[in-house]
Amino acid sequence: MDFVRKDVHNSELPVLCRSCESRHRGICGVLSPEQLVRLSRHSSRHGAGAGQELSGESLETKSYSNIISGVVKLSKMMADGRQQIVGLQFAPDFLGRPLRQENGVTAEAATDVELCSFPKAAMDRMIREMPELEHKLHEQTLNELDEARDWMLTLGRKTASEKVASFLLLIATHADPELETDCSDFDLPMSRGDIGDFLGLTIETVSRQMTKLRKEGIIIIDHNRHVVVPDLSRLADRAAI
Amino acid sequence: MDFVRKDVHNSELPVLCRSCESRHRGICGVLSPEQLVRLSRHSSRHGAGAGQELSGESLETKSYSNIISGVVKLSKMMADGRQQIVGLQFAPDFLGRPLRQENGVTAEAATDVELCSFPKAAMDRMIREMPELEHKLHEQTLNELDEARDWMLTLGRKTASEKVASFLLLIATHADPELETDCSDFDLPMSRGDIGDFLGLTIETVSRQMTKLRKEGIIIIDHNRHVVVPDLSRLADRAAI
DNA sequence: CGTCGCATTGAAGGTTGTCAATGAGAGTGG
DNA sequence: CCACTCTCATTGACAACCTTCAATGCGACG
Repeated sequence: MDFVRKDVHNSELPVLCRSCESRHRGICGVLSPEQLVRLSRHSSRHGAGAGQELSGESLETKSYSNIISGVVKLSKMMADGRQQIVGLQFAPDFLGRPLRQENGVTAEAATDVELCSFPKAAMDRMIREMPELEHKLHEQTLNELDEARDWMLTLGRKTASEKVASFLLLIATHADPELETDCSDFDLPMSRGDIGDFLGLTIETVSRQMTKLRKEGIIIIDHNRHVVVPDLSRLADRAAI
Repeated sequence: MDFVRKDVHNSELPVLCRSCESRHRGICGVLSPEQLVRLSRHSSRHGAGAGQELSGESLETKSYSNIISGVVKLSKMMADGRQQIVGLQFAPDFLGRPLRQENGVTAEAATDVELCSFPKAAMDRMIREMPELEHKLHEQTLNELDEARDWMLTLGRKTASEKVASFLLLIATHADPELETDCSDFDLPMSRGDIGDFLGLTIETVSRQMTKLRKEGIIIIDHNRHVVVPDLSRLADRAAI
């Protein structure tokens, strides 16, 4: 998969990077063409199936990744098995944590994902050399913090019905980031069980609230995973935004 | 309050900084003595009473602060008045958010607090000049993210009883950071109402769970605010850590 | 002593969780 | 092609937990 042109001119981008979102909105945006070439020499694209664990023993201990496509869920688990999803990451988010070890969080592919991974050591070195890179990581961390705090309000103070509506709205806005229309249409990146773990609810409650929203005409559900929202503002009302 | 020796030698620390925790564990730890002197020329110590709002219109728009003593609560509010506390900050945390505007979070003094404030502009300039400063801020942001995610697990998956125990444990560990003994003894930094807003519970539920813990001998309560924990491990069991 | 703010306690009701049964869809093998 | 199974989602009945509403208690302060 290490498909980078070897004869690339310094001022040219590696082929893989040209159409990559991370180059625009992600971490790689702060790298110069030469740096990109240098990093891409060690980087490799690869996929991971839904459900596959991305941190822990397997991947992340030795490498970091950009998410090229798909959704990654970050979760925490209690000793007795209770679980809470504490974050969702979408392309072009950076996966992994330089400078600091993970705090009991497990990363798992929620959908099939495509990753672009680089060895930990090379990345760590670049971060130490380039303050802009740390700045970019800091920005992502601030985003994650804002999202976590928004979700704390949802977890602590919203009803089950509002929680489910908030979740659907979150996915809708991430599916079409620059959405202008007031309708939306997307696939849920995870099962009812995962949604429950994200919202602090049981599967059954999630299911009941989804059917309630469906019967009220706020959403249309196809094949369990596909959702159509004819009027996003009505959904936003239910989310108590 | 601007009590800094004017004739200070470059290699000496400003008097105010000498005994300040921020110099050791906080933001100021990455500053050289000269930089400390430069910053301290514009900084001022001042207090704020419990309940006073620290961001919004008053303070933080024009300045950042280090918390010298006391506890600051960060909260989010919904349109209908429901409220969730999304973070607690203790000395020597940095208050304010360079590089990024706050995301609908209000900072309020939970207890009486003592702050050391600097003008936004001077701080922003130093951050741009000193990557170590941004690194330090990044570290604090990572800490806050870890805390937020820990709390998401508490909010989403713990019972009322476990929530209250978790809260008491949180305060106990922050009261004596380097605690070796298995007992602890502290003042709660906030009212039952605030605790409820932190835990996603009502005042009444908080109160009932506190009395339950009291009747079981896990905590002793004096004057509503003072708590003694004879055996922290028993409390930790209740927190389901 | 009366009032005010905060905390506790009690009773009743609602929301959500638990347990159990059923349904829907995908893949498998006869 | 049609059972068969497996997984995931839905639905129902009931119980538990937490909230709501209301009353009482307690300490501080005038």
